[in-house]
Amino acid sequence: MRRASDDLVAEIEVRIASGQFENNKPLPAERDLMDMFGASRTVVREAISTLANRGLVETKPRFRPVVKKPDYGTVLTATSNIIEHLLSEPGGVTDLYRSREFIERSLARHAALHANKDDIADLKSALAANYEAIDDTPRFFQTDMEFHGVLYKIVRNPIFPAIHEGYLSWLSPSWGKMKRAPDHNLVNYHAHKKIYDAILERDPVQAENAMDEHLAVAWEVVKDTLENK
Amino acid sequence: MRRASDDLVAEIEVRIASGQFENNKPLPAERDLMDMFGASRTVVREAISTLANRGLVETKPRFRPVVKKPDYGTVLTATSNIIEHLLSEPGGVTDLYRSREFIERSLARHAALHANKDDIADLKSALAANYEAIDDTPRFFQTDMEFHGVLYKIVRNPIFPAIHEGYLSWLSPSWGKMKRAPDHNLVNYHAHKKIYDAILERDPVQAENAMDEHLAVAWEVVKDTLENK
DNA sequence: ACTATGTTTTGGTCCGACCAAAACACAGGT
DNA sequence: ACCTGTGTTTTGGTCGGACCAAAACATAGT
Repeated sequence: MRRASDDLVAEIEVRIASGQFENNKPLPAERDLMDMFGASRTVVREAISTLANRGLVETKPRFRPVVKKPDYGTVLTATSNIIEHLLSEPGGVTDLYRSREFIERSLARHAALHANKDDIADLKSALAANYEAIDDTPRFFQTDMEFHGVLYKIVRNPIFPAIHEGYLSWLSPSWGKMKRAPDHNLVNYHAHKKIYDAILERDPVQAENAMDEHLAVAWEVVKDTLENK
Repeated sequence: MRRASDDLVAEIEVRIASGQFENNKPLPAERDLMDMFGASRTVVREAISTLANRGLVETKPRFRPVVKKPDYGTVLTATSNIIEHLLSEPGGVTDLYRSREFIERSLARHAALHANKDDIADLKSALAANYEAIDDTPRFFQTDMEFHGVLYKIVRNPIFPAIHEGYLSWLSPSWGKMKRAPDHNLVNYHAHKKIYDAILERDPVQAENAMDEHLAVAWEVVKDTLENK
């Protein structure tokens, strides 16, 4: 069987894709949509709710829903709830972190093999910013993420930066509890430098190992905090 | 601000997590939920809709919603709509396929480095089944997927088989159009064998390259079909 | 024990209403 | 002309009641 709201969802999706409902602009008012599609408000609201959970519109209570053309980032927001459930289960965070190790290890290897001049330059400046921030822990955290982010960019595939965003949003809550002293930052900086050097030397194995080591050390630091939880 | 249905969603999620609403069993009737939580039917229905889109319950029109404890597979169903949107955009399928190449390349490398006896045995039997099916194209397709699936299993992380499922469900529609003659199957079988041999030899570079070549060839075959679309 | 039939329950849809917050319009002061 | 405060309208969120058709249940007949 078919629900009336499903038809409406489909029609609105078309209008979003065709640009009739412009991106980042509010959807027409519910009562206008009723007239527009000859549907009851119940159906209209149900359709909007579905679209919101699909990530095609963003709803803030009491505000007009805003049209959002989907990108790989929307996939994250749509999944974040489920992921949070999974992370709360035993081993959840571990699995996610291990997957990150797998990905970033491969990213380091890939960078060593395929990074071009611009990529290297980006890495270099990210590393420099990282160094500058050693005494400023919050900023170090920021530059730390950005250094890793450059690696996700090097594959030149929009899916990967989205994955990076995912790891950040799902893992950094657990991360926050980590003790972050300047001497600790220094350790991480050196790990980043080692990765950078290996990429510069075009040594994939070394890059991979350096990344692996870096992430393993970081894991040791947070591991205990997580298991308690 | 806060919507009444959000509270309800949260409460129902708790009851699902705690097992009070059992997994794979139907949710109480809407009118019972009204009494249970002192909410109007509007709110109850909105909450159910949200839960459905989150993937925590499965709704079939006219049937009671069925509770589904989330796993990494749920993430796929929740995202499939958005992903389909993204795939319909220019370059969408290409990006997804490239990401698959990246992952599987790394999986092959990982297998060469870390596969244990059982893993090798699984690969071997998957390869054998693949060989048996060379003249039976639909079955070859099946065993083809399963061979790749073994690689996703070797990392021993539940996230990866889920990713594999994702690639299958999102890429195989485009795949179906591919011409699949027995001689073609033979080519793919040999590619699989090359990957297997490299893993057996514990040669990560060779495994990686073999996988890369295999996927590149497959891509060439479907590429044209996709660009027309 | 099984099938056919009748009754109750339940999900899907619609309508009308009310509230409070947001959006808008307008008048007054600078 | 520009900001500001105020009053009006619009709009999203919630509620209650109603109806239909399909599903679930119960009951009688074979």
